[in-house]
Amino acid sequence: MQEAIFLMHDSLFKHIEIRTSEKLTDYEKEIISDAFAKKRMRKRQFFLQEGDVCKHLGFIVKGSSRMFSVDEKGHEHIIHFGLESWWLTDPESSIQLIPSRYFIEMLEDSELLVISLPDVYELRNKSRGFDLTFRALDKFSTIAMHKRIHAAIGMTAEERFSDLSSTYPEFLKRFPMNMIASYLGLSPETLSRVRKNAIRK
Amino acid sequence: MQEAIFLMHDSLFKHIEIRTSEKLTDYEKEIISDAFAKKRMRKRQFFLQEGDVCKHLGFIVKGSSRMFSVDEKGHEHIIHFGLESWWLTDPESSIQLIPSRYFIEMLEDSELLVISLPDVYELRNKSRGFDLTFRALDKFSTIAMHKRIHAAIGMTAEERFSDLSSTYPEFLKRFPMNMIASYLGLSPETLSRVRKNAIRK
DNA sequence: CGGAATCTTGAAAGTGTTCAAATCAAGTGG
DNA sequence: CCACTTGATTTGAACACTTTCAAGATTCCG
Repeated sequence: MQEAIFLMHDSLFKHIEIRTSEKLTDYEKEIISDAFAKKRMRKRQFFLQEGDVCKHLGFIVKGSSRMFSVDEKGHEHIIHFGLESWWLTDPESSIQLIPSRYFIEMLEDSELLVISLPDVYELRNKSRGFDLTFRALDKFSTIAMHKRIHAAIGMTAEERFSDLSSTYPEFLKRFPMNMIASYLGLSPETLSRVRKNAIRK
Repeated sequence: MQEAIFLMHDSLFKHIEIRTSEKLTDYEKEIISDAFAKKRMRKRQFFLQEGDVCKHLGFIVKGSSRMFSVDEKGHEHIIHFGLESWWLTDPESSIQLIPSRYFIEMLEDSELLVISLPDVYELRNKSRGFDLTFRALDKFSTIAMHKRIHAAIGMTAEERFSDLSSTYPEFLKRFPMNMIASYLGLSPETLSRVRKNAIRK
């Protein structure tokens, strides 16, 4: 089992080294390994539930997730998906330490690396590579969210779907269409019709 | 005029000290002052134009702005507004050094403090307060964009407007309704009708 | 005082949702 | 391996919401 543990952390090391274009030192690898705990989660398990304060950060080694809210009518709205090398957190809850309005649910049996938020703060001060990774992630997610806002307020249903197809083709392979619809802010019926029209072209 | 310059930088110092809950040292104030240039811009001037690479970061001392894109049909979509103490940048363009898809236009005669991106990077390494401010800003904007996405994909026109009214009441005082409509992803006509209905309640 | 935006209103057209039902696919227990 | 249940997807029809286009009212500003 030791080997499996090593492999899991290795996927995180690789992620950091790619994001920062720098090699991690042995010391950095050691303190990072120590701070992250591995956690297996099964399909439909919740990493975070509405009302809880988000006190941990998760890194997806294997598997997938969705982050969604439930409105008064009981309708779900998917804010984010997660795949390998993506991070799990509710920034609003974890930064302000308030109860979350969201659920984060695993969509497949998954392997995660989990770290507490105080430990994130400490690691950022101890490891330059770790700190740079989080700066880069903030930038990356800012760009992604900008695009998402632009799509949501300025595009038609077809445009949003075709945009998604080219930006995240993986989503279409891994997630059911009703969830894709929710992510795009459409009803499943509308997405079904949009796709039928798109095929004709 | 010296006094006016001092006042402008002072507004930036105050912003940083509030965001970080720490006092800036005299040394930090000095290097920050040196790195930022003051710039007056008149209403309708562009801080950034589509096609240009965003190489500067602006801090609004006084005035207001909007960031918007123009689609193929010539329709404008407002992604962001800016007010006093807000920052001006296109993250996508400035991080990836690619031509921007957006315009950033001043909506009132404004006073800005402007810094080049390499200087931002350098200052973050030299001044802890400056670095912490940008970390905090990243978090703050992440939360705001999350909410925006949630509103755009999950709320009706009325809900979005009432959400805006409570979150950014200042917007309604400072910006014309056709721009508010664009920010919400609505036509001006629809917003006008939404407001009429909202008043009755 | 114009002239140019801005805001409102009405009617027609377009887009997306809801509801209901049928089809299809996957997983479960016998 | 089959029957059954559950979830996912598609289709149709009626409905609701939003846009578009056109016109009138209001406000702002030189």
